[in-house]
Amino acid sequence: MFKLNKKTEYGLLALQYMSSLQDDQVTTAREIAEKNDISLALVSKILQKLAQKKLVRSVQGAKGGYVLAKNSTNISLAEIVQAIEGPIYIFDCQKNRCTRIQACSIKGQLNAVAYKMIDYFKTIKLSDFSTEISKNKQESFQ
Amino acid sequence: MFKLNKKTEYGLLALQYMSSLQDDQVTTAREIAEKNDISLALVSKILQKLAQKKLVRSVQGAKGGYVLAKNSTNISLAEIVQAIEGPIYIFDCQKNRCTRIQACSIKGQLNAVAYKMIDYFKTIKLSDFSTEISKNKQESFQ
DNA sequence: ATAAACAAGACTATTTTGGTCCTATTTAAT
DNA sequence: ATTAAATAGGACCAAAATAGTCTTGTTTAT
Repeated sequence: MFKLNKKTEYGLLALQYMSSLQDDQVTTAREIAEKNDISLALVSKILQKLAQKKLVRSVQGAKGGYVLAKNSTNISLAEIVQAIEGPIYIFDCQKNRCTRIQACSIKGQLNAVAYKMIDYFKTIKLSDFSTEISKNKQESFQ
Repeated sequence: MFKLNKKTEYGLLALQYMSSLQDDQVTTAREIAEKNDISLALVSKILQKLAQKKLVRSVQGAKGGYVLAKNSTNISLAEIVQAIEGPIYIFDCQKNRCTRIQACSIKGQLNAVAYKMIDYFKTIKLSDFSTEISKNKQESFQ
């Protein structure tokens, strides 16, 4: 269906929430879960992935929690998606061995498209999400 | 996982094959299936969707088949994806009612991203797929 | 009439995604 | 030392989306 998955959506909400806090204030998975109405278990899993990819820093033990590991101007949508969903493939034969006998006639162009998209995603930063609260166009795109 | 699905891939292969033929030469689903190593039943379904959206024209009866309904320079990737996968949603709360109590903090920016992507997809034409046979970079994108 | 094609819906299987649960580890506070 | 609050991570199950098949009907050239 060509969309970001729910986990990425939750990850964005979590990161957005963290970036809204005073600098370097540690928050817990529990708090993020409650404030954003996501199950604790699920958001925990997502935060773990973000921590593995060093987008957030985890503080272990009692009084522990999570903080953004970098400034929100330095966390890109590309990084977030890759941290949560894994490598970005736009089409299948990038990922799996292409079994087509003749040289695949569409691979080249699709690769170019994929590159462009990822480049664009790199330009979108977490900080960009804080600003645009107004434009809530909820419609689909024909 | 944020990728085009296999059906779209097959649809592209089918369209590409049709565009490689002499002008207005009708070809059958069977031929497309064989030449591209896709099951007949599956490629038939896909061709039907493309026909419904008038990207290809179907000729019924014996000696029937399919032809491109427009010049390949006038068929965009956006149209193809939408014909096969349905409306493009980049994130979930576009499609389903957003249940989050507070105004969703990420919707605005994600909508902007979605628009940009669809606009980009509109600029990619079927004819573009015929040219780039060389750049077969098969790697994933970290 | 017949055979070769498309049309379309119902159905099944497979894969991916979403989500839970359990156990272990870390650490501040008492 | 013990406890409680936190993260870490793997195993597991449920649900949804995708891929693929099958069957029946319609169209039309020969």
